[in-house]
Amino acid sequence: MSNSSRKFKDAAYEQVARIGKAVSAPKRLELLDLLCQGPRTVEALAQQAALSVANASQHLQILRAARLVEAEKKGLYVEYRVADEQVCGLFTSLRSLAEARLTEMAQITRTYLTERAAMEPVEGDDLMRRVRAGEVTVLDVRPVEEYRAGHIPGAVSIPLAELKKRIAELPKRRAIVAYCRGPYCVMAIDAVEVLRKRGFRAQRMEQGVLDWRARGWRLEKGTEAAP
Amino acid sequence: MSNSSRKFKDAAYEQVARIGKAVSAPKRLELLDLLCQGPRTVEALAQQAALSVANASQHLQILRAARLVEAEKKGLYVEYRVADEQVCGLFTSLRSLAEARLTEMAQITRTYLTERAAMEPVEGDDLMRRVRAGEVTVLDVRPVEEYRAGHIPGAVSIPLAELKKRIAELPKRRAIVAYCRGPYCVMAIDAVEVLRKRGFRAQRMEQGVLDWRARGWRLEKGTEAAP
DNA sequence: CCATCATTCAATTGTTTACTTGAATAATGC
DNA sequence: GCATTATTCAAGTAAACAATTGAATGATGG
Repeated sequence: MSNSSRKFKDAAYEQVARIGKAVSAPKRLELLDLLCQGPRTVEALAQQAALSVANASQHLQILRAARLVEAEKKGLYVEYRVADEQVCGLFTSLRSLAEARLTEMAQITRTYLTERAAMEPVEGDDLMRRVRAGEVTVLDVRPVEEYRAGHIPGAVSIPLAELKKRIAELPKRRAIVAYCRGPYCVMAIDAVEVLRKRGFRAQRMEQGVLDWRARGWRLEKGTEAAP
Repeated sequence: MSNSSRKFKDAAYEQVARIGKAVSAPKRLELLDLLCQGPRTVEALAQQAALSVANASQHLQILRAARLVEAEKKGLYVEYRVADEQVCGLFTSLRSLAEARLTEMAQITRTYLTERAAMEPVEGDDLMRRVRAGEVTVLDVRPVEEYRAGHIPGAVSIPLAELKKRIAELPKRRAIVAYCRGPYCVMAIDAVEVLRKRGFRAQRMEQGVLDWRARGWRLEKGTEAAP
């Protein structure tokens, strides 16, 4: 092997490793996951990922140096967003690999979610198919801005915080499938709990918009459909 | 946010980060790239990635702890292989993100490959289409074992080391497209150089079997087609 | 059973990294 | 112009990491 091709390889893999390093810290992955749901300010990210603002800012700069996210100053705030849809693809790829291959992942779900939704049969693919076929009422319980940034076609938006107030907007008879940010977000679990107490037929879908898009399915943007 | 859902999230993202950490070192990425071409022993990997055997072994154990690769003892040797095709998908995703978003990547290619193939117009997609359409003779210059583990359908196998000896097996008139392990592997560049000196119409295709498969195209296995 | 060979282990080095704290910068409204 | 607020910077600490070296393990063939 020639000396110059060794140097080339070292330099090339080092660049690829810049991306790898950026996604090697749990907190940065959480930030990326959040950013894949839509743009956010530093403070919002810090709060939602349970980080100090300074620490969040530092992580965001590492993500930015790896060109995975972009920042834009908007008056007093700085808004961060993913730099490319491919970035969400990378995150999905990492998460799905962790879930497929790390047995600890299933263990964690069992440990922390036991008393709640963990006992549910996981219908995964089948549930997504029914959602896609329009056989159920789909409920997006994330904050409205995230709903607007992209949601499952036909989904109704009622943020978890407003669910009790607005519960009358939902159909009593039809089955309801609630989703939120993805498997590590528990908002949909809470929503299902609330709905069932009031006599609704509700179920949680673990998958979020990322998984939806990973299957090559279309998302809907902006428009806020009436329930 | 409840305390228990915070713990759940922390634990979940930490697992995802195990995968991220595994792909955060340049040398581990090089090892993964090699393993995506086919299984190998520790010594072969160490030699091909320019690592000490002990160091390579250590990196491989980190990859194995993240369940990205598997090891099997075969007599005196230990054979490593990727644990899942999805792992190659992750590597491709990282590499393509690095190439799309890190400007330094293009700079590196320019710097190290200047006098050689870098001046060539990069035809990328168009070239792959012609290869796929069977308009050219496709030449796989990797070692035979890698060819056997998976190659572009219809490709002829002549490892770089044997090219000069076996050059008569190739058609003089038809255009030849040579490929190897991927963009950071320079064997195909050498091959094209040799071929052109002997009057062949030859071109390098930067993409390897990983990129081929990333497009959802079929690979051929085992059979060694006659040129 | 002994020598050989591939691989792993263990201990050590110098670097890098995540997080904390407190101060600095920069845009906004009074 | 001055106080307020969001973000970044800078310095420090403890932990994690990559690479080196030399010894240990464990399978193979004489």
